[in-house]
Amino acid sequence: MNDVKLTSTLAFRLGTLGAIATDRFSARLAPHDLKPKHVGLLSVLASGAAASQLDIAKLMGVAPSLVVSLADHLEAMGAVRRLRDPADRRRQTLTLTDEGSALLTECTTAACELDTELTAGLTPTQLDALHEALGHLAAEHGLPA
Amino acid sequence: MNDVKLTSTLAFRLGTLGAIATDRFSARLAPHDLKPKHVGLLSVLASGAAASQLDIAKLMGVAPSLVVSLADHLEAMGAVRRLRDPADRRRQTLTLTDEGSALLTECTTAACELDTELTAGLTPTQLDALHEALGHLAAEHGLPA
DNA sequence: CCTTAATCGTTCACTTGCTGAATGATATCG
DNA sequence: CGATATCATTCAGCAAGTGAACGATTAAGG
Repeated sequence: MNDVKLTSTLAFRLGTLGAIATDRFSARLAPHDLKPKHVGLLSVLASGAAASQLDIAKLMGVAPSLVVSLADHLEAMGAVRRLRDPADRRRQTLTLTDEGSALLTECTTAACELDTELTAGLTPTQLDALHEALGHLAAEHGLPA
Repeated sequence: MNDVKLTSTLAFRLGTLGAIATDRFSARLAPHDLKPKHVGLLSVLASGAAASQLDIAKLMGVAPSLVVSLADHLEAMGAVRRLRDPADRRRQTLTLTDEGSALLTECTTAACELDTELTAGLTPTQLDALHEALGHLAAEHGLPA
């Protein structure tokens, strides 16, 4: 009756292809001494959508303690500055340094290169459709544009 | 110049959406006391593409030692049988029990339900396009059909 | 004011998922 | 027969992330 295969399921394919994508992205990030979450944090800062570490944690869907270690690393390499909010001195506001935003654009172009590599076998029409569908899904699940 | 955002990158979106998908799939599998990789193993067995644990490990892109623990768990719950290959008694051939294949179809329908839930906001055209594009990508990167 | 409760960042112990190096059993080749 | 390779298994350990404390700060109530 229902001979649909697990492997042809969207959920399963999204999962495995997503793992492949982040693996390869990690590999490209390795020379910069960064992991995908570091770059995600830089991207949040660049978007200006969050200031305090707690806000960032919520936006990234991650524990606040993880933001601490990500920020530690980024600060140590000079990509990010930590500033106590003078209005509320509990808050730690993170800002991109010039070096940090340069790093972000490097990593973004790396992601673009990876995109063309991953989708080399797709027709332009398929590629457009994929972009549109994933964009829709991302928006629908509360991910940043 | 290049104001493309990291978050609109295919690699990044595939990664985050893939993580969301496997998270939700895990949640649906939890009542069955299974993880995605367990179901992946069941699916490999059902496809008949592999017999020995080493073959399975290669197909799944995973360390042989992981297959051991996955098979341990599946065997303990009666979903899988371990049989020494009489022709080569080093080999452990895994076979699905009736209970195992029943479990697989349950998990597959769970994945299908999740699919419709995840893609509720897509038009039928977009959904078709997504299926086609992901199918292409999966084939291209050596994943089972 | 002064106490009590909430909030933010940080640390740390711990869980989870996975790998890679031994080990033992079996098979193959010279 | 002896040397070597192969398969499954075990085990120690790594990487990523969480959650429960804790200190510092702020806000709220009397």
